[in-house]
Amino acid sequence: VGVSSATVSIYLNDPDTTRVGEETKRRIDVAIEELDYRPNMIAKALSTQRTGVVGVMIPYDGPLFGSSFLDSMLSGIQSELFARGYSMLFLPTKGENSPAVVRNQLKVAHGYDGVIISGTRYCDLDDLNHNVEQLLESGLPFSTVNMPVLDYEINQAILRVPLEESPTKYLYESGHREVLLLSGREKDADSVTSVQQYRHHTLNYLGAVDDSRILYGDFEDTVARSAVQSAISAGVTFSAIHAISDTMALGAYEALAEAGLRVPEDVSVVGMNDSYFSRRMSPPLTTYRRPIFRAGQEAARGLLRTLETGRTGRKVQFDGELVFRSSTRTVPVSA
Amino acid sequence: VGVSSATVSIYLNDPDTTRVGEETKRRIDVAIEELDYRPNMIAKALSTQRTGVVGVMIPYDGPLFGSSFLDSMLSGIQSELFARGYSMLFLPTKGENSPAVVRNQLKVAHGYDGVIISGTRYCDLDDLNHNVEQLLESGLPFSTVNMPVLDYEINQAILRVPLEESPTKYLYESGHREVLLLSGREKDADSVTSVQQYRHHTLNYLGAVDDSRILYGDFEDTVARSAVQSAISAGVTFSAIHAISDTMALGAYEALAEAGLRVPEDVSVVGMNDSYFSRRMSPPLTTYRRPIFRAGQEAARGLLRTLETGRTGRKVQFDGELVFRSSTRTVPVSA
DNA sequence: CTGAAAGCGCTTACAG
DNA sequence: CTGAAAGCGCTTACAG
Repeated sequence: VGVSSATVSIYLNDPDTTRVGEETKRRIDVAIEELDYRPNMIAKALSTQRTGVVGVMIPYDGPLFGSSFLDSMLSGIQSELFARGYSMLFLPTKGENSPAVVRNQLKVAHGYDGVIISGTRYCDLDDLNHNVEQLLESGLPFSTVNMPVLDYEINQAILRVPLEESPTKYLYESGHREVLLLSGREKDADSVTSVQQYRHHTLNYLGAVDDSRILYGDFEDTVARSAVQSAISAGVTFSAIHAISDTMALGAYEALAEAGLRVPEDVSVVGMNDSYFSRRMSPPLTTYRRPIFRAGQEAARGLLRTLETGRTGRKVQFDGELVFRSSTRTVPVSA
Repeated sequence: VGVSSATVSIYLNDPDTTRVGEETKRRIDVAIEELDYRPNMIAKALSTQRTGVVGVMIPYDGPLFGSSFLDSMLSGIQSELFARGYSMLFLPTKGENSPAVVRNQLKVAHGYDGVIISGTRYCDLDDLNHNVEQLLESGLPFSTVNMPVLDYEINQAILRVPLEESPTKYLYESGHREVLLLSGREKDADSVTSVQQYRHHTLNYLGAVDDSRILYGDFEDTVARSAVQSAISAGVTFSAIHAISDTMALGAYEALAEAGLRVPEDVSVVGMNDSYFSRRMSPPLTTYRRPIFRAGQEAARGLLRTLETGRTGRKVQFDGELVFRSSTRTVPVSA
């Protein structure tokens, strides 16, 4: 069009620039219209070393959508990213375990400016540290969500359950003496924390640690259900259940119903997360609500901050709160 | 390392090549290890004109995750994409309506090899055609999911409800004479289809079209609930409801319960999709199950096919099936 | 079997 | 205010 590509570039990146004459701008506009010109983002990215896309790593080899927890978290990430004009990229996951997934994703990598890595599912503490170190080593900006407090100078959005607010404690406080913990997976960092807190409070209220009422439900309703079924038929007694996800509480409800046990008359149940279906369960579930969406937003915010300022190491903790509904009752302390 | 970048490139893209000597390969390996070399995917993409990423367009300005329908569809897309080594990209959506969203996303575009565009929510038929034409004009390979059969040579994964399998018909067949249709939004293409089918069967069974029992619930349980509430207090009578999503059926359940109406004794309810919670509703919901996940997979498959062969225009239709549970009953036809 | 050269489509100093 | 040049990090013919 008789205009150099440099001029076009300058104009397109700042339509108000004074470095390009009005007359020239006009001619460029016309040409763009005629040629149906669309800038090639890849070339731009190669040149600027920025893509405007953020990768999301879920070190887990299964469906990404449909779990209430992940959905909330991803929605939070997405809402913040989109509001700031960034795109969200999911990488293929082919690893057999968490660090392998991350390693492979990093190998493929470099189509994005930074990464948000989430979750403790299928990750013990070693895996998490391993993942963080791989990321650190790669030099890629990143932030983490939903991991326990890690001892690195990295961005962390932490969903915390303060020891004193643990549903386990609440159940003991309510007079229950036989509390079942329905945890996730034996090695997962989150599950480990719940077990530690459970033990702490059990020791506190009963005078002794007692692991016979710890069950693992894999965060699946079906698994939780059979775990509770097995416990019942094995003769484990309990008057309350603390499930570390609402989904597992759902499974517990089913197992209890089958055993002819009523909620809350026979067994109190507390869930976790306040998933959207929990208020619709019958009876409506008492649960520890966690600001999962906001944690997702914060993870995005932290990452964008380091992308824009270079600074990292921002830790934000989110506490939750117990939401009382109809699945729990207070028990007169006998003996 | 005394090796040209061309040689490295050839080796990396085909480790078994004979065009690079074993000795040289070894030296390259060592260098890669030492330098912690990671190929820059952007440069590669610029050069090969392929990124290995597929964009997903949901022409809707809201949260992407957490709806049972979209979750299934996205999981289907993701599973196929990931299995073939592709990444999934979500673009920021900032448009105020569907074609605007698509237009903006196309403008930003070109960081991906192709696009999957989904859904009829907030889209009437004009919008859909408009979207398809924008895409066609852009020259970008794409495929569509969950749209009505469109008259273009494009990849389509269609979730169809054959007229003869409409739940509305089933309810009439079961002896009901006052059937309420709980549709989505007045203009949405999907909703329009449900209304057409409803009218067809109403005419057929009652001898006259009757729009007084058509309600819109916006695919939200809360909206559906108040729609049914309003209908009841307005004196609309009915003995059955056909909701075009399970989520809206949930809302209907609530409205009925509040009005003291029992399911199915007083009112039969049929939902749609067989969302994962529908079997847990009380009573468990009779619903028209649709292979949403598979439709998502097919959309991905179709797109990858055109990426790899250049051919397009593959249409695949998915029918569903009625799943009978406990929310419906047969009514003796009186009069 | 290996290297030098050109090109992918932008942006960024640098001249003029 | 505008253009020529170099560079982003790869790949792809093409020589040798």
